[in-house]
Amino acid sequence: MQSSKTVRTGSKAKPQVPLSEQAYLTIRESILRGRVRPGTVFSRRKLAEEYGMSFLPISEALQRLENDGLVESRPRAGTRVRVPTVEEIRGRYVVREALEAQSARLCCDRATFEERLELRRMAEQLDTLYAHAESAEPDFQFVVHTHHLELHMRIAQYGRCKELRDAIEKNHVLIYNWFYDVAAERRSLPPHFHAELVLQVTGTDIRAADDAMREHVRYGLPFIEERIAPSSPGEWRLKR
Amino acid sequence: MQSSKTVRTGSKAKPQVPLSEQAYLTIRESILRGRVRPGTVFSRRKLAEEYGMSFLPISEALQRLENDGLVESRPRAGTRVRVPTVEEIRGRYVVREALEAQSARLCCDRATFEERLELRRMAEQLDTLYAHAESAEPDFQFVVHTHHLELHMRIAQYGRCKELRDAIEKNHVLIYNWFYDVAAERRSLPPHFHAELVLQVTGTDIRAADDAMREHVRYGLPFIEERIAPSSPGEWRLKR
DNA sequence: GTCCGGAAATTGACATGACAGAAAACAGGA
DNA sequence: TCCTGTTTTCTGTCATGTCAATTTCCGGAC
Repeated sequence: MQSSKTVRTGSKAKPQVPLSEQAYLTIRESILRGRVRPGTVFSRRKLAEEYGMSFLPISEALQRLENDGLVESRPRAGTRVRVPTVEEIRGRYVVREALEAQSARLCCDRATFEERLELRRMAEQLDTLYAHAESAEPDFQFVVHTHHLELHMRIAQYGRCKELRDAIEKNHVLIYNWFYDVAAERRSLPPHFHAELVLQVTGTDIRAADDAMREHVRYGLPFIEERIAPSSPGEWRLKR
Repeated sequence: MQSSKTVRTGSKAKPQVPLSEQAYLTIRESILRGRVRPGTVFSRRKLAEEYGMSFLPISEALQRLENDGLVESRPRAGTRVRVPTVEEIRGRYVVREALEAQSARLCCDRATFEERLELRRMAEQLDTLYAHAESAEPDFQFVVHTHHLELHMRIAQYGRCKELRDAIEKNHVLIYNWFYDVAAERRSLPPHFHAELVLQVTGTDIRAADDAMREHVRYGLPFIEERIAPSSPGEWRLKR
């Protein structure tokens, strides 16, 4: 059932992406897109059969996902999509606040004039997007969220520290995942919410940039908290 | 050196630590202790034979180490201990500054009275250790460094945020590793260096705690930088 | 009804071995 | 001596299959 993929030996161009990488990206995508809800149990053999590969690359992919914090597994009991506790989400936000505040400092210190202009433009565009986001269309929400993420990553990029940028991105993945789970509806934001943030980030006062980013990050937490609370701690129950 | 570990079937208590975990911890320890220098190439089969196991758990261990940033591997070319660039070390210090400054904030805000007393006691003890550290005995240096690490982790612990603590610890591993590589000799520190840090961290002004920790972290960077500069960028032999 | 204990099914951990790609050693021609 | 193409010897990737541990299922005792 798998032999049909035995590599194109005749072809010249072979990026030759490992099967485990394919599995990792695919599974990760399905989690991040919300196609599999937190608590869903993965069967490595089923996944292997489904993807047409042995369950060894599947295992490697799940292990990487576990390291990312997206799934959790117990030695011989199963692997499931991670369901976070409220405390953990708070913790992630604490880490995020630390990283993004640092990002704001660096950006405030190092960004070029053109980059600052672009950030302001992006912020304004994002604010107008939010202003028209009352129609809670899922696709539209996804677009808005993507823009939001991009603004933050752009700030990190203009800080010119790759390691910080990577750390922020990795941390975002988790928050993004959980956020998606409860983001069916969207709250409205104060007008010029991001514009004022960027105003500080592109300003001259590094501490003001730090403070503004901290406030910005903290603003979103209560919304997530109250929406995720009803979700039970999640016991280990395998469905049949 | 390996076969004696074929599981204690007779015993009742079975922590049953997986082989991959054993390999991970062992290899990681040997890297962190500096027994294998940066740039050393690992042979999975050799390691497997050496540890008396198949190279599958070895592969899993190396993959985890790669995720930790301690080793790097290329698809079918080999796995070696990571040799960092100066820029990367700077980047790690940027991340560390962000995390530890947040840790200082939380500790300043949340630590109990007794915990603050203990931190001050630890800091004074550490300062006296540094004061007598002119004898650059390796073991003694190791002890000093261990105490230093413990102080930082204690501050993180008293901040009462598990996720932040874990992030700091993970980030420390890398810096610690590289530090060890060049830590044959030790520079002297200003008197009461840590005591004054802790004084701010256990004080009443959160921003002062933040600033003090940032300064503290930044203090150590130049020393590492100039010591690691001569080390070549470490060519991995980028393919044609 | 609930509780409990053993059987069956399913899980992850691991061994073994085959295979293709990359690097290093090597041979030959300028 | 310096390329250049070949071969040998690594490397990591992956398939297949076994095993022990865990969970679930199910029937009997209360």
